[in-house]
Amino acid sequence: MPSIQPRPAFLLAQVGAHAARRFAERVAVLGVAPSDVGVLRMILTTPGRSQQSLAEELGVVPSRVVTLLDALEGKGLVERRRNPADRRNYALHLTEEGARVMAAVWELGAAHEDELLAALDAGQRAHLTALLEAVAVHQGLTAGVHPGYQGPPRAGG
Amino acid sequence: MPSIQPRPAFLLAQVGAHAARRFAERVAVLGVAPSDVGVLRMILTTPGRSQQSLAEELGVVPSRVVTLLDALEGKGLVERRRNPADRRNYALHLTEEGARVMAAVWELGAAHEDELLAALDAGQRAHLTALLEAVAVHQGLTAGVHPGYQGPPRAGG
DNA sequence: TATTGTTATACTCTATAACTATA
DNA sequence: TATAGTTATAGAGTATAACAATA
Repeated sequence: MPSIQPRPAFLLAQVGAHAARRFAERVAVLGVAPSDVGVLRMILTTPGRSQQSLAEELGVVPSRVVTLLDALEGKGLVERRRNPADRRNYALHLTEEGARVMAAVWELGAAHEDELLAALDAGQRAHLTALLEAVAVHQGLTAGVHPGYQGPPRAGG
Repeated sequence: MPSIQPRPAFLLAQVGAHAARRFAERVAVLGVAPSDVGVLRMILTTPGRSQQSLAEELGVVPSRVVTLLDALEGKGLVERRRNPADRRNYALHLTEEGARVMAAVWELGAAHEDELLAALDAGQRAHLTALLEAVAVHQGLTAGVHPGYQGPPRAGG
């Protein structure tokens, strides 16, 4: 009896993937990918942090952080500052341009949310948020970290 | 003023990606990927359909369907039957084994949903489903088709 | 010897374009 | 000439493992 009725788990994956895709399209006009936004946000939140700490929180391998940061540094959005006390690691900081981009992302995020949830009124949005938050907490998801950093799984039935 | 407060759009993407990942882990024990499940489900729903029609509904290029089906045929889950009337196209059908795998996916799906929504009671689940369905309909999402088939966008902030 | 970051390499996923066979 | 499907190829994205510099 395979179904056509909406299964909440599938709807969640479907709508979530759609949200991620639309967000990617929006931030693309700023010249960044969603993965870049995640990294920029973490550096904005905790300036001076190391690449290792980023890798751990994102749940990716350190070499991937190198690639991510090479691109962001190349675009002039992030700075790697040598730590004089321990010259093995870098202290990561946003440049002014990086901060500007994050402000723009903030604007786009609001528009994105409005478009995505256009079908719901304010009360319904609040209710949805509360339900999703309960699920996220119960599932042990790290606030602000998208599991998309962690590899393969894509399309789904 | 970049936030830490839960943004519903981000929560949706985050929880959705988590759901997709957990589902992928579960069906992996059956030897299939989520993308395979989507294809199998479409063939189960409309037996005899062509590869072209699959490509269109999934929003992917026909050559990708070839790859997907080669794997499923290799595992003995799908059969390509020549259409005597028009020998250019195939009529796709599940094998008995393919039908068995889909039945097993069905079981796993129920367990998956229970685990994913463990934080919510029955009423809350129904409410969440209704809200998500409203969003999905308004966003023009095709019932049962995961946007993950359509390419790049991954991690996100 | 341990840690931070980098490079070299390989693997997976997916699309593009050229191709075959039918029609 | 048009359509269904296939193959060959290339490009992203990501991980593994070996490596360099510093501690």
